[in-house]
Amino acid sequence: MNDRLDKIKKFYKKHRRLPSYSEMLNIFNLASKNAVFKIIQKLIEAGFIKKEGAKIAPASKFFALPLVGLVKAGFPILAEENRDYLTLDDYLIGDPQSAFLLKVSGDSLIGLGIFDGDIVIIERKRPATSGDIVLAQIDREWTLKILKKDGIRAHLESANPKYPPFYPKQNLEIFGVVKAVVRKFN
Amino acid sequence: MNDRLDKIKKFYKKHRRLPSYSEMLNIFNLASKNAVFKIIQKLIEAGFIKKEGAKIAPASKFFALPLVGLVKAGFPILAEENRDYLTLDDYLIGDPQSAFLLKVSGDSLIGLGIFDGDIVIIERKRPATSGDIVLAQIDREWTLKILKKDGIRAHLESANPKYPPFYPKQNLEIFGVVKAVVRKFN
DNA sequence: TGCATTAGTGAACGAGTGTTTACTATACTG
DNA sequence: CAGTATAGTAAACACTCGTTCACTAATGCA
Repeated sequence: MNDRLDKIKKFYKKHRRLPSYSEMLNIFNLASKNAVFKIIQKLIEAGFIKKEGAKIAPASKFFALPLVGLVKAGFPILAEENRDYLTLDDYLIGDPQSAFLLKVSGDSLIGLGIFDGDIVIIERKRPATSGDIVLAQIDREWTLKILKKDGIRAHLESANPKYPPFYPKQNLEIFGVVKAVVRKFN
Repeated sequence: MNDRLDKIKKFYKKHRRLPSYSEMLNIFNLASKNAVFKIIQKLIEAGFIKKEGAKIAPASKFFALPLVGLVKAGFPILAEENRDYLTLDDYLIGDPQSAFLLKVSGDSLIGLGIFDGDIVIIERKRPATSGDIVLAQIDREWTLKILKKDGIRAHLESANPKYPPFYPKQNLEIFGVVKAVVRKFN
């Protein structure tokens, strides 16, 4: 059954949609649509696929990657149970409409583990609170810094002792809040 | 046209599939499927949706978030052109079949900007080379460290001066290589 | 003003959809 | 061994799919 699911995943990765029953006939090398029908029912019971009326769609488990924790005593990944699943896209992106990505340049946030070349996910909507990493325009210049509100006026700080805090001379406008960082290796 | 695309995206986010033409009739508050047909054709020309035969599927641009760079001189996000797009899932996960997630515990990799609570994406397949961050079993204990190969024998290092290098007494087995890190803020 | 473009209606159509029923062969189980 | 799931074949079915054609209303342009 799992090799069938893998074939569907492969198809999905390539076409960005689930195959129809007759397409699955070819994928699975079967001759009867009823065989496919039964396979899909199993996958629905297993939680990988869902159905609304006659229309099938991947369930969240379909995309999810197993999430394991590293505990001193042992390594739980090999056991089928106690597994957690996480869909990265859903995890990282709250509202796709208001989110965008920003490639970080500079070392002003290394203290927070945000390096040059990293990609941050920024959401436009949400109000910023003190301590948030924000994309802001300070005195007509765009920058990515930590927002600090002490009393009435706000200023920006780096997470790098090399740089002093920035107090706006004219104005400080918050454009978005950093929700997540992402870094890819080599 | 863009509000129509937004409605489709909303549907997709909820159902994990594209709506059929008759479902779009409701979404768009239209009466004729031909109107939908024409709208979809425009979205295909715009590159958001693709078609194989009669079957529609989202193109990669459909999911992609705008990726901007922060240049000193100005802020390019407001301009419609010169925009880059990135699909996070595709960017981060190479081979979904062999990938899994690991929640990091400990501070042994802070030097690389990998903190306690971060999630790393690990791929099982690929051979590890010196300098890779690896999930390894050293003398029967699982750990996430930097692999170093000097000459014949390999050992593990931390990215934290607090910890000494680890030389295996019995054996060192590499289970997977860290491909990416992901961190979510509050 | 006249003409072309765009956006939408409405109906009809063949092809393909997922489902159902009946039946067969193989494999597992006590 | 007999009995029972399991996995697949084959054919038929209603229904929905995306497409097409002919037509209308509104809009923009020269």
